[in-house]
Amino acid sequence: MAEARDRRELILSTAAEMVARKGLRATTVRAIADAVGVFSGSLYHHFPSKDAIVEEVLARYLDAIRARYAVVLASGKDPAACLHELVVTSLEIAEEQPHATAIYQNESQYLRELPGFRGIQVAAADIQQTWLQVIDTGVADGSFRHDIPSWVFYRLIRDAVWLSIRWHRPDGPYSTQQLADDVTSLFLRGFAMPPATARAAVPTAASKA
Amino acid sequence: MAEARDRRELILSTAAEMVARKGLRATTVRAIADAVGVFSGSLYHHFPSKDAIVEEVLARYLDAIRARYAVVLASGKDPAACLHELVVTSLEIAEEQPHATAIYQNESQYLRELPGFRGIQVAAADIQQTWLQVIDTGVADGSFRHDIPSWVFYRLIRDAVWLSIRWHRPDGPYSTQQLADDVTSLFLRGFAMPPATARAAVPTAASKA
DNA sequence: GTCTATACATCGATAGAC
DNA sequence: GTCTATCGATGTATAGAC
Repeated sequence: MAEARDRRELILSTAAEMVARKGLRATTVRAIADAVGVFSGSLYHHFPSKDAIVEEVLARYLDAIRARYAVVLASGKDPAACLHELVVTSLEIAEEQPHATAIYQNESQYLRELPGFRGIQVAAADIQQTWLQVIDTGVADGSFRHDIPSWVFYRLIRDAVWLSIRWHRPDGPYSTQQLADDVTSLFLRGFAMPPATARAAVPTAASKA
Repeated sequence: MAEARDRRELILSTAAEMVARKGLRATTVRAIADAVGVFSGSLYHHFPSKDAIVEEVLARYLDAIRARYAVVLASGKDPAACLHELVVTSLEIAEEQPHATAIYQNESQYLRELPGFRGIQVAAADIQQTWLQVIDTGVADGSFRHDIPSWVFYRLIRDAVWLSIRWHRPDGPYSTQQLADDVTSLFLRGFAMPPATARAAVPTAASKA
């Protein structure tokens, strides 16, 4: 029985790795089966379809994000500190689950046509709400700027953070910790409410309406 | 003859639109031919393969970026102004060629296996160099921070700018001009060398080494 | 330059022996 | 729970008539 679970897990992890590397449509059930060490027909004893494998990978992934975001939100820290924690947490998850992260980023078109897309959408909305809640709190208490829409700031920092898996190597000389610090430093300083004093040296570029 | 050119252009634009919307592998030559209004075999009179169609779309796209980036660089403005111009130009191109932009962002895995990938890579390196040159100039003259690696800053602003096509609607109430201004304002203030004075209110998050 | 017809490969998924 | 064998659909690309 433990062996059966392991086989199932092996299929999930193998499929995740291959789909992340080659793309969803480019990864065939035969290739997954070969990599696992079984014949393609055997996969259908564990899963009803190829799509079901991917759905389970993503469902677990999004649930993991939700659970860890909830911990950050419950810490009760101020918005700036919370934002830093969200960045750190996100980069940690991206490092722990690089394949699921890549799939979620790359296959949004395919995912939309999946039968279980509803569930994915619900989890994604929950994750987005966590960011927006933190940002809006900061805007409301005056620590964040209000001249840039909070949802715009969210999308900019979200893409900058999550898409870093396309270029950042966690085991390289530029550590994940360093990346998290730099991202936070850059975005927080850029989004912080200026101390009402000088705003010199930087062109605000407030051109036409 | 003009009709022949038009047919060719129609195939290119139709394919670009469909591939951007549904994905490269999900878009069949039959579907492209149907949308154009011919039979699938007829496409092969104009192009040797499906891949060749996509390659031509991307080659033109990258060349357009290179040409317009060169104009920005030749303006001789200071780094901050150049950076703003690069953001504006990029968002304009994304608005003018949304399909090619989406394809280039989404199908990097598939592109790597294309016979003409070498040419794509060369153009991409050239584009990256333009950004890095501007950023490094600003770091060298003291207007930009030097505690965040310039290549890290490049990747963060690049992803934030180009990936905006996934959520930004140019014909909506939040204009492209506004987005360009906000992106520039956020990133330039975050990356600007602080006036040596106060850096208060914002936690620098400089944790462990 | 377009159409008809089809070759040839490969896909996801199934059925039944073991 | 895995393997053997294969079905039916669908993919890219080609050949030759018009």
